[in-house]
Amino acid sequence: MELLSTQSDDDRQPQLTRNDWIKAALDALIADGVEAVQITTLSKSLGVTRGSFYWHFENRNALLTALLEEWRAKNSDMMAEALTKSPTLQDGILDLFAVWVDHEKYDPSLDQAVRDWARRSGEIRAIVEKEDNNRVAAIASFFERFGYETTEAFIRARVIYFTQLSYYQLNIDEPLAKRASYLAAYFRCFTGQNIDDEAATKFLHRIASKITPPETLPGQT
Amino acid sequence: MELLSTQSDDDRQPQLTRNDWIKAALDALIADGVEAVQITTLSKSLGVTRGSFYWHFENRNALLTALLEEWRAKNSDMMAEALTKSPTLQDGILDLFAVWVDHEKYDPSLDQAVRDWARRSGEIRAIVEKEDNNRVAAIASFFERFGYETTEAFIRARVIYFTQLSYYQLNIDEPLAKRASYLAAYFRCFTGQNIDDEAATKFLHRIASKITPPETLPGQT
DNA sequence: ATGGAAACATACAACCCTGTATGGATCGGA
DNA sequence: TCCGATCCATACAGGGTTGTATGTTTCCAT
Repeated sequence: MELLSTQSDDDRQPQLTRNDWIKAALDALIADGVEAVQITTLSKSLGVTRGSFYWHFENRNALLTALLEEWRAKNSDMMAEALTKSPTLQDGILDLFAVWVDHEKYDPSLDQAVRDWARRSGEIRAIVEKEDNNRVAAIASFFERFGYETTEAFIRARVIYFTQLSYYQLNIDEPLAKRASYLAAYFRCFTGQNIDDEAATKFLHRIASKITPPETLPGQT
Repeated sequence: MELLSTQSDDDRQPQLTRNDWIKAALDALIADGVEAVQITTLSKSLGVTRGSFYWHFENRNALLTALLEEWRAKNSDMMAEALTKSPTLQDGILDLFAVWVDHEKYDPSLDQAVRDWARRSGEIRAIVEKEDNNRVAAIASFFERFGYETTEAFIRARVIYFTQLSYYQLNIDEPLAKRASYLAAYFRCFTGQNIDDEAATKFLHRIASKITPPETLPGQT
């Protein structure tokens, strides 16, 4: 199934597509949460009236389910894929870090918004929970592949994934230099082993180009 | 400053106090988030009209700031206190676990609700961020006290605290037996050391009485 | 060019939530 | 007893959001 294929951000296109609405809704979801996904607000930001929306969608719920589908298509199985083809433990962990840093393959803000949404909807919560279990299981089986005992692999997978989740939840954004100084400690804590110095510097150089600029957060009381 | 001192859940009391409103608002905040803290809803659940609310509070914002004050008075400095008086590393970590298990000293659902609230309010976010930094710093200085190097202590503090945050965020609730089987792995991952078997069983016996029953979550689309 | 569907505008009804203004009931103290 | 403060009910205004019903325009195909 196709993802968003917005032709351009040019406001000159007189006709809106269904995906234009979804794209605007995703922005609103990420920026201000589900309750900010309002037809009135979106129509204003798109420069049309609400009549347009009700031509493309049946109602607001149809838009929300479309948003969830976008999330599934975008943020699923990314980590599992990165882990299966890594030859060594060190490479796998670093590949995992790379996925979390490269926000083109994995969108943490969308992930966070959906997880936030899940706290208010039982259906969404069940879906997210399943996805989380899959991710942890993928990391756990990776650890097992390199000799870690079953429960130890599972716990280490949890710790590394949970830490990353909170990292996003608290919206921590540190400069690369600081992250670099933390790398060895993170690696030791997560794996129980020491990282190779050469591999560490190589990794840092590899991700240096993919660091995202600090995003400004919304917020008003 | 006084906390909630609701005299009883007896619906027979004809007069409501300010704390009755705060208590109901806290329940709503924990169950369904900030936007569920509505004067209309609360007044219905309390069996009065909205006129009562506007006698006790100036407006909705006054109630929200009161909620934040409740959180600060309840969930602050709990972990730091537990850590400073622990003689050994092992005791300190286990004491920390105990605090997180004992939901009378530390209310994770309230903590989670406030942190959820913070994602939509800049002011709240700043306050929560400060509190989070304090907690991590407390754990980090604890690790330093037992010989861990500065950044390693900081990262281990982050990992242990972040893991716990996600644990609450994902609302994981496992039976005690399962938790018990994870304890050694958690401890090794967090500290890099092996836990003493005797201390582990003693700890499990100690917290067995303080396990909270699984809470049912709300949620409708 | 013209009929018709696609895409959007307009207008209206219904609901929900906040805030305010004001009236009514209850209770203790002088 | 009666007066005033406390506590709550009633009523209304205002703003915001979702749907729906119905025009109006644009554009393509025949």
